[in-house]
Amino acid sequence: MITATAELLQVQGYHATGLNQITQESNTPKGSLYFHFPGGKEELAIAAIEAAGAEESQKIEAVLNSQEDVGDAVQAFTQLLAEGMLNSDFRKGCPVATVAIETSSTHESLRRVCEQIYMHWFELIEQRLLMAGFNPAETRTWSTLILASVEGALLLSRNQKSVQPLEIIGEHIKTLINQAKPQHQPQQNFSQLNSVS
Amino acid sequence: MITATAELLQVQGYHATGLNQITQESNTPKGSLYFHFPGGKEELAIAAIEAAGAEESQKIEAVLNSQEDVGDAVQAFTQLLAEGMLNSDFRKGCPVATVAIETSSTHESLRRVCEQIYMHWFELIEQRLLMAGFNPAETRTWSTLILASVEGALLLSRNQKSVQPLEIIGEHIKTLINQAKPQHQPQQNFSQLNSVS
DNA sequence: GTCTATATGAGGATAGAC
DNA sequence: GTCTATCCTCATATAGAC
Repeated sequence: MITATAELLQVQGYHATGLNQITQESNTPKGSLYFHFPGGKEELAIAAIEAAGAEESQKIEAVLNSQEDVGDAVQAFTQLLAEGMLNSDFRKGCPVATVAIETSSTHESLRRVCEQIYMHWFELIEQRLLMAGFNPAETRTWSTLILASVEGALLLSRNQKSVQPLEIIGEHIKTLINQAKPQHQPQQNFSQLNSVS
Repeated sequence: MITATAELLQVQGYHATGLNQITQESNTPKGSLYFHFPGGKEELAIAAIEAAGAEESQKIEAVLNSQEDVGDAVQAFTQLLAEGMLNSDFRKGCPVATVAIETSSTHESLRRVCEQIYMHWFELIEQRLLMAGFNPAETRTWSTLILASVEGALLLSRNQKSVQPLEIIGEHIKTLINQAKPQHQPQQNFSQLNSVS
């Protein structure tokens, strides 16, 4: 039920997704929903977003550490997202963005959940940049630019039904970050990096 | 009524905004709504998004041309957006993003309207870059990065209730774009640029 | 052209049998 | 613990008086 909810939230958003649709899609009777989630729709949505966010975190961490070059890593990230868009016929962008933007001003609990997930992704990117030799002050600005442009490109790609925005920013950030990359003594080498849990 | 609808759509989104709320907020009786907009909610939403998008276009064009330096222009853009967020207590981000992300997969007509508005903003940024001396191939990648990161930063800033993401990407893009800027013979000078309608 | 009253359905939530 | 039947509210949309 949680995974069904997560998928519906990602594609349609919070308000467009009804409890009827969730129970129908997941073959779950409506009665037991309120046994497992006494808080109703909002509590179920929180659980679904948290699960989807955690799953996405694992993918992000894996893809960022799949490439030795930090620019390649960012591009691999955007390529992964582009594939996800194509595979879902542009129905699935960021698993939390739709709910985040819908509930930022109206549902404080959901807003906080989304905020925590974004913070975690932010930290994953920062760690990868630190390993590439950037200093802490630089990692902050670069990771913000990366996360913001990725989220924005997901929005634009979904709206345009084209992966062009994702591909363009992936290629461009790769170029920019490799120009800015410290060329001397990265703080950790790639083999250490890859052994992270 | 259109402006009231536009504001509600921006803050709450399409599905969270009811016709009752619109008529109440704008002191309009419900009956005449369907006289002016026979298509109902969807037609009204289209009109509202188009109006909000056009208004925002004017602001974007004005602010991009308010600074002689292209990096300053981008930063002035993000500062304007940051002020809008603060003035609305983080309720108003991009006037079309919420509807765009909600309807990309479900309401083709609204999706198209949002797409057209984004295309227009894209062109405004491209024109500004061309005037700064960038060649057409470069303008495409830079304008995509700028629009994507601005949209993403708006999403993150709204979700975090902090203008930090907007300020960071504004400052960072300013730096990056000035490093990449052609130093010789811009195609048009600033006085010409400012005379654009 | 403008408004009131209402139709019709779907929303989230719950009570209570099993 | 699980499911069915149902409540109440609110949604969009319309009919018809003025």
